[in-house]
Amino acid sequence: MKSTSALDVLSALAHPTRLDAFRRLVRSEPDGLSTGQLVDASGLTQSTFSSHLAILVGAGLVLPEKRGRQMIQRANIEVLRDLMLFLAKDCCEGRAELCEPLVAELSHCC
Amino acid sequence: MKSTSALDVLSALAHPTRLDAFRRLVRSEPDGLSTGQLVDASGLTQSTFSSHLAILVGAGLVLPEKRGRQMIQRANIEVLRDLMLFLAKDCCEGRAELCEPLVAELSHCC
DNA sequence: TTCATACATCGGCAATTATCGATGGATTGA
DNA sequence: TCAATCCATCGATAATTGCCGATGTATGAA
Repeated sequence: MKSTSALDVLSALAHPTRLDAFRRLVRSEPDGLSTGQLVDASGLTQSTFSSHLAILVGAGLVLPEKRGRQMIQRANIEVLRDLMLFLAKDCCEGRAELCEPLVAELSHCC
Repeated sequence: MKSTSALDVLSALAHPTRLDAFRRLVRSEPDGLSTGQLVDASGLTQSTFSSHLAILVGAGLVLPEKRGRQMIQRANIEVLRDLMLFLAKDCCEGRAELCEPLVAELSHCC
């Protein structure tokens, strides 16, 4: 993952509405949620949320699928994984021992 | 890690200058770098970079230490780890199998 | 003490972002 | 066909962010 792409993903997640929507989508995998359901959960207007959603989609964090007249949104876990690898790599390349406790905690978190 | 704190960390990292500075500090662990060295590397003015640095410090990502008349900045890996755990938890709580490939890749990255 | 260095903070300005209501295109059902 | 639903896009406005130069504070050197 390139630094510019990581920045896009970080920026996309660095907003309460978008972080909340993304987490909601992760939890609703693999079914996803319609845009309307996400709008309702956000408490914002439809247009405002739509622009936030476009940012998540633009960063690759969310993959929309057409279903009838509504759009089903699904979280793209791979992009999240890429972001975490990008951040972890900084530790590893600098000093591997910095990364070990990180991986250790991640391993037993699941 | 609370959602608000995660947002602070994400916002702090979601800027090219700040992401670059943080990565630079991770790579220079455990010695750290002086503020002046970071300013030079950023290419920005001293005051502009100082405000960026304040955001990193505010998010807990950077820990400043006084040394004579200069400040030594050090990366705080724990906060990065907390952020990654926060993000990973979303996958785990929703569906553990989403998290497995993530941890697998992280494990052999170091 | 006096001057120079290292860094933080202040004030102002330009650019970006977040929000809304309104409009428009596509799809479904009557 | 016609009306309703779902969602994206447009245009405007208020708030936030990023940047700079100037000023302020603390430390170290002469």
